[in-house]
Amino acid sequence: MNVQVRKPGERGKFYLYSNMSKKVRVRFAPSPTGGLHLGGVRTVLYNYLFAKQHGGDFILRIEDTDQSRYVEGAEQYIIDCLNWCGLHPDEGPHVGGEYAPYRQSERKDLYKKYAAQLVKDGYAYYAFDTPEEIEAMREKQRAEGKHTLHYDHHVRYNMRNSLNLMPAETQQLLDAGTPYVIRIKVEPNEVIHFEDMIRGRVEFNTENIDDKVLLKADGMPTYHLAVVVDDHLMKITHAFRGEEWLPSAPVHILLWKYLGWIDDMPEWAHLPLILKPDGNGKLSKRDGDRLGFPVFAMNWTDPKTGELIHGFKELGFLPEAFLNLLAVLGWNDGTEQEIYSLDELIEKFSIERVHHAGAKFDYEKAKWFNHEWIKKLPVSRFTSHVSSLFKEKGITITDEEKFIKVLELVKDRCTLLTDFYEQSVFFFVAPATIDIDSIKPKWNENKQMFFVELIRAYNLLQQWDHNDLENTFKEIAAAHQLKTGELMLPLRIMLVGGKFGPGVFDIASVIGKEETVERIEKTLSELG
RNA sequence: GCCGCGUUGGUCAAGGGGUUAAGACGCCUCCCUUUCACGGAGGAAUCACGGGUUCGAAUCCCGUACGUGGUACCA
Repeated sequence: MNVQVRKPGERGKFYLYSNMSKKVRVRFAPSPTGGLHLGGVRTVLYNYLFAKQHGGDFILRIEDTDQSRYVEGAEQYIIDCLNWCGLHPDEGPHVGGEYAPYRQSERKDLYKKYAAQLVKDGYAYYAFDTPEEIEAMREKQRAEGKHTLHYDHHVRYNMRNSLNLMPAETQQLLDAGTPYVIRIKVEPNEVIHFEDMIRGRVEFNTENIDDKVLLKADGMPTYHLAVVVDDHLMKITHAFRGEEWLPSAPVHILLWKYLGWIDDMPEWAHLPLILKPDGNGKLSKRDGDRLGFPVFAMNWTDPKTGELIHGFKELGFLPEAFLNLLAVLGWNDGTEQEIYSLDELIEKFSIERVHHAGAKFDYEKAKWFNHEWIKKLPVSRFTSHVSSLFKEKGITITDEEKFIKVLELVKDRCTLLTDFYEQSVFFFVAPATIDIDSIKPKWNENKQMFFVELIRAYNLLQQWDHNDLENTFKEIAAAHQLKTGELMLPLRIMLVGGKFGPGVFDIASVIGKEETVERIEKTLSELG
């Protein structure tokens, strides 16, 4: 199976060779049941990084085998999220590929064929038990004080399945169209082990594994069968998935063995979970509402209930930041670096350095990443996003040059893209309300005089730039024997409406002479 | 209950036998800025607990506790 070679002196790092001779192929295999959650995107990311790092392919496969949980629109939504993140699959239902179809519902017959093969080879069997019969079996186990309510080697010879029935009987039931499932036949007391790329050796005893259903009564495969068949057929070399799959890994390994494909089994990597910030359990969509932060990549509206769950995108996150924060939630390269571009991640990502333990999600830190990316990126990267934000509020940006200047001026104080609105509206529209109460208490005749004088001087200014504005302001202040400090706050409030915003003279220089004078006059009249 | 996986400050974490136990977020103090940010300087950990092994353990071993996942004809 896996050949590992540990380089001397590099403890904990191991290099996997067995599957490296083939072209690397990884897949993200979501089921279209709703919004794409943080943990899901991180799984995509790690898949993607690994594939691109090794010049491999990244495949999107839709696992829509549970018809009862299928949600209209969820597949397209997942594709949209991947697009927003810039994580483009090389193959998938939307782009096609050599191994199509990429929707499991369209591959139904394949699974049936392999399930039948397993039965034929004695690795699986038909089970005709009704839900009631199974419940009765479990009830009996409960009564006997057993805690494992498994359909396994302890009980399978007491159930209605092809293991106990005469072949002719089985055939008769089959011919009569009796509903059945196909279950894997797990031999007791064998130790199954494998090398997880993240955790190293993991062991299970088959004693604790039940005869999982492989093919459901509706003819659809369960995840267990489908994932093995498809990973094999699609030539997947490395399989990354959430840690919640670890307990079923032995079933999958058994299947790889029983189907005769064990030499081609992918390397496994079970990713740590992303947990609730306040403890107790893995992060779920409900936590977002409860704790006030997004858990989905993009807005998701449940088509049945109409309920909207917010996404990182709409709340003002940059995809660069979103990917960055997800990448380092459970991984780091051992240096102090925290800000990584996608290209840097492709270069530096290493699966052996992924943590073993789950990490609690910290929204404050998430916002910090966004802030860093806003500061880092040129404003041209998000001008269109911000201008549509303005449009939503009924403000149309016409002066593109001024707009860019403004964004440049305020970007350091914006954590989310949505912050740009309140940080810069006053450059385009005079403030609706002025925090006059913050001026009044210290207002006096002399200050009133100062501002009257200031207006006159500003009106006479030949040039309208930051320095002239500030110098003129200071000269007049000195003439009135006033400190500039006690004058700047009132001016700020006159111009922006409150105690916020960038440097006052920067603001004045951008909004222009006419507007500056007008705003001062307006407040002055209210004060006077 | 059973099985698996885990456990370094509030959170993310470096570190893998000898270190003053990095760094980041958040918090607090100060500087810069007469707004707020940005930027800068500081402050806060007996490495879950108990036993070993060792001259020496956050680092290795065992146990306990706690957390987390699975235990479906869901993925």
